[in-house]
Amino acid sequence: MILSTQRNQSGSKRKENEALIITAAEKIFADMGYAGATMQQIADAAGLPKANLHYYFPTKEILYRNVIDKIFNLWLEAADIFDAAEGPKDGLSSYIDAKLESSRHCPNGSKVWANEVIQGAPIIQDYLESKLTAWTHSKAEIIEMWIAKGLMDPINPRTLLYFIWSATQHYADFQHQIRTLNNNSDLTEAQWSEVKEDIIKLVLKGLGVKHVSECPTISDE
Amino acid sequence: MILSTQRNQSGSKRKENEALIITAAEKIFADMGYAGATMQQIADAAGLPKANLHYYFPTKEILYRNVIDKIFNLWLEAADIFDAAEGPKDGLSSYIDAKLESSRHCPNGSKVWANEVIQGAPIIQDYLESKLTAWTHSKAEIIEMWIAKGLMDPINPRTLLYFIWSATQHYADFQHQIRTLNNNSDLTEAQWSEVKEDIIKLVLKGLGVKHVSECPTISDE
DNA sequence: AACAATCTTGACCACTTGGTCAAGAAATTT
DNA sequence: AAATTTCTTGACCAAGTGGTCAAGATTGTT
Repeated sequence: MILSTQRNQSGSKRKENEALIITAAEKIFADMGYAGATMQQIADAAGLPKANLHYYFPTKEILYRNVIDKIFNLWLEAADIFDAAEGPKDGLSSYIDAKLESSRHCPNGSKVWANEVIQGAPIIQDYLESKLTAWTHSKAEIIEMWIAKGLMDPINPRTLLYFIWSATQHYADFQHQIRTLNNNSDLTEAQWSEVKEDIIKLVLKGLGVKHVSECPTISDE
Repeated sequence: MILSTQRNQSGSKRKENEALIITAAEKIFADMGYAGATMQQIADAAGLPKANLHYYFPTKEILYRNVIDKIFNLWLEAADIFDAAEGPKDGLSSYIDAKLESSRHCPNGSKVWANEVIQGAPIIQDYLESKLTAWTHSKAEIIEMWIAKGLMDPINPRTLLYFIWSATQHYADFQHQIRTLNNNSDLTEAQWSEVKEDIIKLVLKGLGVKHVSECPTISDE
């Protein structure tokens, strides 16, 4: 029975359900905060009985950490562009682009992270001290190199990183406020493009990096 | 008895205790989120028995709304500078300055606001739709006027406002993360100044506004 | 001093919550 | 098909929560 109806060939039922639960939990945690979220709500969102959640994730905190884990790894990936870049023009605009896309398509993750950090990272402090610190250091070095090469104005690299994080994550974390101020409608495709362009333009010009293609640059210049 | 020992002349005991409770609540709500905060914790932080809290604020939600009220009014004040300004150079840098100061000296308020908005503003939606919308409109008009006068590059005014909000509030909301990445120490006086200068410089230059005094400008130029 | 208004507080309650458990249903292996 | 492992689920519980209440203390007023 080589090609028989051996469905579920991919992952065990365990992995499937874990992913289902994590996705549901991400949304509920984002909407309610850690304390405000109840296992019952998450169970309902996942379409499973509550006791079943505890079968896969023994405690609420363990489930929460799994949600954070997923988010953080996503961010790490998004930042690879940074290392591969030739210079600040390329690197910064790609990074802003990637971060904004992640704010747009995965706002819940950003919200959970924000909620947690605002409250002093009671549960994921180890993340900050190990992974995030190391990551930040490595990016700061790249920025310093760019500055040393005269490719951009001097600036404290961490200030620049915070700047980019805040500007981009704001569109996920404050999604609701932005929507309200936008006549209660989500940003359109065109608005997202405009935002992205404006932010990139502002950062590159503000840092004295070479020109962005403000107009699509028909020929060379 | 005109100048007698009529102490408490200022406010009734009510006002004093209400202020005490609100300050305590602000901290607890910031640290724990709305759902995570308990009336008992707030009572302890205020040094009062729990039943006493309910005497002044009948419900948790009413107390919470009072906290939000205080924060929002503070922000409104900080923005008066904006209107009084002659142009973007003056107006934007003063506004960034004021917002950063408020992030530095009153981070809890910002955190409570952020927490609430992230969760979709379940309790203060009316604030967003009335006060904040009106406020944003009025500021956007000023920015558009500046652009029309050629004092700065064109940009969507709301994008600019979000930019400033996010950059400045980040230092309150993500205080803990920033501290962790700063060798577990709060930013020093000098670091705060550096941050402020860097942000203002970046924004003004990025918007094509006239020069900031990068060096203290010994004489005219 | 008597009265009224405001404030204080321990004890209490109805309700929700994270988590447990044991009995059984499915799926897998032998 | 029997045995075994994995998964499902309703019922249950101890702990903690927002909020109540009534009795008393304090303060202000006549």
